[in-house]
Amino acid sequence: MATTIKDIARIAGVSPSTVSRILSNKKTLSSGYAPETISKINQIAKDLNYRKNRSAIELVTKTSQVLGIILPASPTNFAQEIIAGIQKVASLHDIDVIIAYAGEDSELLQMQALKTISERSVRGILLLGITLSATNAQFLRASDIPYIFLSVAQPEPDLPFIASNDFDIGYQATNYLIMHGHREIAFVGADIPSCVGQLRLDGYRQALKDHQIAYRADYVIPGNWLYEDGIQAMNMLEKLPHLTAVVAGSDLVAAGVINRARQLHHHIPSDLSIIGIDGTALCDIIYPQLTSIQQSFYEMGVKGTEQLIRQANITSSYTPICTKKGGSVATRNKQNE
Amino acid sequence: MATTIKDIARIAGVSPSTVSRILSNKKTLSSGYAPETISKINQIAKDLNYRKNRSAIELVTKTSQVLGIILPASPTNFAQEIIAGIQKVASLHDIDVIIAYAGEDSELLQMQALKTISERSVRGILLLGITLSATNAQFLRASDIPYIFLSVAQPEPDLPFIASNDFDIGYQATNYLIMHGHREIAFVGADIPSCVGQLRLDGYRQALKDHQIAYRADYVIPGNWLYEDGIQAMNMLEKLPHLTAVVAGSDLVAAGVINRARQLHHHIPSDLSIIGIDGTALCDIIYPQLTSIQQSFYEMGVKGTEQLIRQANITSSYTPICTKKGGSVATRNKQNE
DNA sequence: TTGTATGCGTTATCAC
DNA sequence: GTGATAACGCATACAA
Repeated sequence: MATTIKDIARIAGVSPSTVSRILSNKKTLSSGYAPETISKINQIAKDLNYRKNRSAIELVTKTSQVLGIILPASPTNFAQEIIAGIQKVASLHDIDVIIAYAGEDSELLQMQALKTISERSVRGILLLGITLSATNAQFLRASDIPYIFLSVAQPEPDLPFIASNDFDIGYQATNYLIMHGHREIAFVGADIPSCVGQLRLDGYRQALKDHQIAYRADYVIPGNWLYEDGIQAMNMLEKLPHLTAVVAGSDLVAAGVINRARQLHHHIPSDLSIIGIDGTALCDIIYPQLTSIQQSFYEMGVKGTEQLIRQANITSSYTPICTKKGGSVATRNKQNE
Repeated sequence: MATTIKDIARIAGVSPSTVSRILSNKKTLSSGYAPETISKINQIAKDLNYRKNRSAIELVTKTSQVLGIILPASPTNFAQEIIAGIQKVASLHDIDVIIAYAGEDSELLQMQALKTISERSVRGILLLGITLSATNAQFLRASDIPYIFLSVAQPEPDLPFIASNDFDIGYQATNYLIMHGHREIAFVGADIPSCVGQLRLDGYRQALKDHQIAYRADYVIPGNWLYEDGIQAMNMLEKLPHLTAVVAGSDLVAAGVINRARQLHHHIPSDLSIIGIDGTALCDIIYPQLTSIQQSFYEMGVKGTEQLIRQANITSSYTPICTKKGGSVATRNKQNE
């Protein structure tokens, strides 16, 4: 039987409310107590190994110091960066974090995760890297809990998000290669049907168009942002003789392309230039080091959490992107060929 | 104002008890109800957007469907694999997961995390990759909640764990290199003062001893399991001309050693053989692909969670390790030199 | 400065 | 089959 404030009150010879006020430690309430009462209570609490009962507190106060995070079933490698940002801010405000996993595709698992989170009286919900089905989005809205999506921009205005501008990412990656003299550029490994994939592809196409380069459907090889997709993509790219550069959907995809290219005896970047997307720690670790469009993942976590805690009106925003230079892109002299 | 059981009861014209029994969905209790009552209640609950109040449930039932995870402040790259295992089992049992972060070194942050978790009536606590201070371990014991440590073996018998045998890891890594003809072997990047580091170093030394190879203190370069430690280590290793092989404390360290070696124009593995520890996805991604002692991280998560849920007596155990072959170790012909 | 009384939303025990 | 009622542990309005 765990000790309660009643136990402490009985032993100390005071009322439970006294114990409650002292232990809850609110300056305004407990300031008036005699120092000896305070220290006595604290001592007894310690001796009896007293722990607060959060359920009881949350029940009576109807608020909690908990933030809910919903993650995709297979967290991407940058999810950790976002979570680090969330955790940083949360711990600064003495706020706990609970995590539930939702399948990306399975509507049922999504709902499960939403229920899990919304049944606990959380102060807010952070949804990482997922897009909800219409039904589930409706469920979220009806939950009456503040929420914000991270890393995936949402089309509907009442689903606030903090993310990169994925069109810009696609554009900037492609443009970077064009500026280095490339005109035969593939776009591989992205999950094209997804919002993110669609936007990045749009950016890619726009960059081509702005430089009078024809779009070729066979230069677009879809995937799921994975290392293996990079491997597969490279197998197909090999059959495209004029190709000189690749926009990879993620750093992982880029790593796959690079490694497979090496197996096929293509030299990076002289035979083939690669640019990644994400700018994760992986860029430095692979060889050659990867040039990549870097996203501000940590910042997404920080800003999202701050908004939720501040309880102000939640608004969507984009976090900055920048080009992180590695050694995977070569300058190409157009005149030479 | 969120809807409660009472609201539903009032509208349906039944008592709160009835609603509670039907909504809690226990076969034995609600089986006797008229189908029309059941469907009516469910319909109203849906219409009113009713959500259970977990705080109230946990308060009255004194049990919860929550598992607590305590993570080090900077989660290692394999933490995700362990968590995936935990999550898998937890979701199978309809159990939620809450996460708190503890600093590895800061006793205060550790305590904070322990409090956070133990104040919620969790069914069990999983401690990933951390070692508690004596005071904090005592606090954990006193919490009256089942717990188990994952991935770091604990010296005290009343702190159950599931981990790899780190002595064996050190031994096996070193032995693998010896079997490939190496005798001048460095041991780099491990956090030597830690339990894990100490055990692996012991294994390294024992392997050397078993093959009549003298231990050299300057062949041991400590670190913190990080990529940067690998870089630093390689800078120092360069000054050791006879060296032919390296045991890296982690795959990340190995990646650092390999990349720095390349910059210094040493060829891997012909000039220098490297073996990593962990066997993470990184092994395939870096070049050359890394030979590594692979740990069973996912299995740690699965087994630990099962034990906690089963509520049986928690016992320590070791998960298997195996050698994952890459291209970073060359066979050396002793006669040649 | 401290005590009393009440209620948070739910389940469980008993009664009908 | 269904309804009262008590209780879980705590915070707080009100009283003293």
